[in-house]
Amino acid sequence: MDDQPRLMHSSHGVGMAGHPGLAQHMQDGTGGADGEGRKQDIGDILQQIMTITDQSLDEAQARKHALNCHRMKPALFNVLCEIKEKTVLSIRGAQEEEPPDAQLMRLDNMLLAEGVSGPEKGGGSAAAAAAAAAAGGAGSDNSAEHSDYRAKLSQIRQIYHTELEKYEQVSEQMACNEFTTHVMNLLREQSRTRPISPKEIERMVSIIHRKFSSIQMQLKQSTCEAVMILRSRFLDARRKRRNFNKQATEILNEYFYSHLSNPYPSEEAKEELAKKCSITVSQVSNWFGNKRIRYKKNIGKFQEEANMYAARTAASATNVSTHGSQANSPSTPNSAGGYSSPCYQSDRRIQ
DNA sequence: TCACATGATTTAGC
DNA sequence: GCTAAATCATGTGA
Repeated sequence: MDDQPRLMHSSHGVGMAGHPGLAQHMQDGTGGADGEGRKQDIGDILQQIMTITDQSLDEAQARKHALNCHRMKPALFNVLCEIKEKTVLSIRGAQEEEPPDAQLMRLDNMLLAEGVSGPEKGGGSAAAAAAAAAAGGAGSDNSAEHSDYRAKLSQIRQIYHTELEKYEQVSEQMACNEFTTHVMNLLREQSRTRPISPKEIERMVSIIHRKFSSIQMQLKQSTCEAVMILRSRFLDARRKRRNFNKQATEILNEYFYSHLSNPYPSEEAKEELAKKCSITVSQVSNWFGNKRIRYKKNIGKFQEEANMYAARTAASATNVSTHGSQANSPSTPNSAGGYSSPCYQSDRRIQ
């Protein structure tokens, strides 16, 4: 390390058009015939600089050392500083401080909300519950899908953390730091022959870090995409119509045919039916809505079904009376009389 | 593949 | 907000 001005400094000694630093240096000399000799020197230096990349490493090293010791070095350095001062100004604005990366923040927030990054604590479960709520469905028949969603989310989470760990190992311990150090050393070395400001080195380091962090960004982006796909599939699956199980249909039919004169379950009855059938209250409402309209449209078609439930309910009632107990709702046969001639009246409701 | 069954959604009336 | 009625979309069995 010598005491030469390694890093770029401002040269304000502008005296002549063109390269005042060099001119100054030339003026400092004896001038006259000696000027020709200096021109020759400058030509030599420039030629050496231009051809330095064509030489072997050892040769180039030796040449660099020779250039550093050359008597024209300070003057040349000043010229380079001035040229750089002029050119860098025009690009400085474009490369100055960039705003914080909003996209990375968005990705981080999303991964956190979906329970992929951050503490596990059933984040996926919460997301699945939210998805279920959005789909408007609930009930134990959906729990299989729910756990499937959680399992797949957990898989994504695991892959994400494995990849992130790999990335951190590579970027923190090996490639990134090593590469950054290498570039910094290179720039410091080069700053002996060309003007490089500390800010430029800093900027170069930040460019390297940005490049490495773009890998992390890609990982986060693809993880987000995977979560989105999983979520949309989960929601789509829930939107699909699923027939109620046989037991649920029987419970609903029993209630319907035993209250045929007034097949309008109260809110409490709906809740009870929903509980028994493991479906939602709104599904119970839908079912009764559909059943009423379809029954009314085609009573004949439902006659057999009505008779069957009537017989079943009657048998159940007989059984209960034999044992000295009372039949309990909703299996109680309707008081409007006989299932063989059901009297459906759409506007009469029992609450 | 088709017809029918059935759960969900939409619209309009109250 | 509840319901009837129409309609849509999907499941199911022959």
